[in-house]
Amino acid sequence: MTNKLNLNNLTKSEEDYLKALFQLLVEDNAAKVGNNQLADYLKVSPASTNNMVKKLKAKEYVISEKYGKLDLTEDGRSIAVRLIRKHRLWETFLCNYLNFTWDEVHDVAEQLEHIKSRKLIDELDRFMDFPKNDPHGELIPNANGEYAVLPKIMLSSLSEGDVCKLVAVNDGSVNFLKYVSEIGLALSSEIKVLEVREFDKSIRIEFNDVIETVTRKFADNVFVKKVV
Amino acid sequence: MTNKLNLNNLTKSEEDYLKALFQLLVEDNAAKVGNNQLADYLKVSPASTNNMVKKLKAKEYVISEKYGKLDLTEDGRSIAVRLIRKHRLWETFLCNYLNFTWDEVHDVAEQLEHIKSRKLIDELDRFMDFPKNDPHGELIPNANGEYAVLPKIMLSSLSEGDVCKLVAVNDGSVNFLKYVSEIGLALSSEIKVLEVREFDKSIRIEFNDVIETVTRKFADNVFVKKVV
DNA sequence: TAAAAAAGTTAGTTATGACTAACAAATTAA
DNA sequence: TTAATTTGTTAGTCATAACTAACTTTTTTA
Repeated sequence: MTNKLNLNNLTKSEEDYLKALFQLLVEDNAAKVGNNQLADYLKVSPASTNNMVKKLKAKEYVISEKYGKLDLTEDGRSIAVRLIRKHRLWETFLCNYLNFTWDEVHDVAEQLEHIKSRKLIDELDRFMDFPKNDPHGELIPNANGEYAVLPKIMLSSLSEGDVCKLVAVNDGSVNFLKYVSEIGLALSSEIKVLEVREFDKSIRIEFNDVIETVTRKFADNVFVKKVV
Repeated sequence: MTNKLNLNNLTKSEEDYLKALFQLLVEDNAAKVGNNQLADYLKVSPASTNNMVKKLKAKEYVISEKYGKLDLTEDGRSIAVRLIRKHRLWETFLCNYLNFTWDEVHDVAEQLEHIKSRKLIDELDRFMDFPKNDPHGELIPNANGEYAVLPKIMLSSLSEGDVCKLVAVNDGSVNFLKYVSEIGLALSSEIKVLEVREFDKSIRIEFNDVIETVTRKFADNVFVKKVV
């Protein structure tokens, strides 16, 4: 690891691109990530992405060949993990200490993750007694930048009779998060798959003595660990 | 107050200029503030300031006539007070919960004060049980934007025999703040002026059974309330 | 009050990071 | 295997916000 990392004189935009690329590569486990895919994810034009990728290649955070797929260097990966650590610690703080709900934390954490202060984030971590998971269930990288991906599968991949535990939810949509809490689902809820309807792939589930029918789209955003 | 305030779609730079102008006008109690003075304070060129003042006039946050002095509108003032509220609440949080020292908080608070979330700052205020003063002694504006200036005089303005209480310190210099805590001065310390030396205006003071000689420059940055 | 100094303004340049439009390369489908 | 589509690149534009250099107005002082 070079000492370039400690200077960390990156702009907010540069950080956003590195984090986005990391999430496509690692979180979504994509075999390859292209320029336009990254542009899509960040909701900017392919031209903007192309431009930024050039800059990040020059700074040795990104690797790619002309017309080829994108990848991160060790340094690039390290910066992305730190951003994810900051994001998840702030989300945890907002939920556990400042009365924020699941669906309110994301936008504010997007801002807070760009605050530059090593001491701030490590002290925040200590203050909360080194939490392992963020409010959506995702694992929080530690101060050494050790990153683990939560073992999880989509609720939609289960079959009738399966029993599972809710381990995480996709935090990409405010409406989805609101819906999850409204029907009473929470992290660690035990869910039983009663029926998978072939017609529209909707799923009938039971949890906390409640029976609900959810759509395929909903079940794609709920991550579980199989119990039975 | 217009509803323009609630949109608050100002850039970091625009906010910095408004806050700086407010501090020159109100905190330093300047009779008039000019373009170059504001440039000096923000450590940017007069041309940059001139440019930004034009923009802020167009947005109706600043008032001034060509070649004339600068002033803030009600809206401009309101935005500045909110920034000061945010800055001081974050400083308080960093010192009281995250083990930051006096001299470490300023730079991080400069970043945090630009985070845009009404809920974040009001919940932080509640979490700390609505503190009245920041770690440097300054008053924290409340959620309604009510701003009070701490009644304070410079230690350097006192005479031999005067007794006073430390109410605030100027937070502009890290070295100054380090020095203050090193010699053992803290908020509410009772200070007795033993001698004012005509030659170099240095002052001999006594506090907590310690006797120290401090320079005029030092005493200009220490704010007190007279007791005797 | 005229000259000097200080304060304020304007014009033109630079860097960042968006954008569109046009074009080139790679992939997919007919 | 050619044609169509998707993907990636380049060139040129725009806004923000900094800068220097040159110039104008105002204020100070000799």
